Amino acid sequence: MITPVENIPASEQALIEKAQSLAGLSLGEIAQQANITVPKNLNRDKGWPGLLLEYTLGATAGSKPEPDFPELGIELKTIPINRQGKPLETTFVSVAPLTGMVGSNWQNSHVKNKLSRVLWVPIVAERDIPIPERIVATPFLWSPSPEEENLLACDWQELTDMIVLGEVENINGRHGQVMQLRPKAANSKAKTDAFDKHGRPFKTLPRGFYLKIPFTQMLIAKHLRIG
DNA sequence: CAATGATCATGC
DNA sequence: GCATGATCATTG
Repeated sequence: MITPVENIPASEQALIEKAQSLAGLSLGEIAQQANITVPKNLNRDKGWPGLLLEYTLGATAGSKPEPDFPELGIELKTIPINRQGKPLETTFVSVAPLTGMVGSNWQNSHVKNKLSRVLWVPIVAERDIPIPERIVATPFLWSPSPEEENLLACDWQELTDMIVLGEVENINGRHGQVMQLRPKAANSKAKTDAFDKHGRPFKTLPRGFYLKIPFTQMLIAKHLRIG
């Protein structure tokens, strides 16, 4: 497995330069330099690309509830894309609290905090490309523009309102313009506390906020280098 | 064939 | 169970 090491970037500039120096490299090359074995498939190693990049860029590995680069306030996210730069998957943001949100708002939400500064590392990762041959595209640092934040805040409010009204089980992946609420659990038997529409507590599947593909696709398009 | 709902590994 | 890292795979 992948374990942390002490090559923590000293500055935002150093981090970005290090990340961009990886552009064009394959996961196999990066893994080799790190002395890490590449899995044959990701069935049982779904988080492997993320962990590899965390390790390579000097992020703090593990399950700490902090940004990947605490000193810099930057979150690292790898995102699989096709050769045209379109994301192949939605992007997990954070688990959705289903209780105790009285008084919570967009400004103090985990979602806003998580997405305040993100170092995106796109990886050309079409399914027919073997893992070691998948190529890192151009990493870029992003913070939401006012327009982007408005979209996120709107969706956060809509989904949070439904949760507060006890309608969490009526929420599906179609809700939200750019951000959706979907299961986030080990399996469908996992349960967490929530409230129904009568205000009665009950157990339900844990959910997470995910960025929809058109949204992340737009971010990548905005940062495309033409050359 | 894209998207929604389900799932996998790890640490504490 | 929850928080970290995500992708799988069935379905509409």
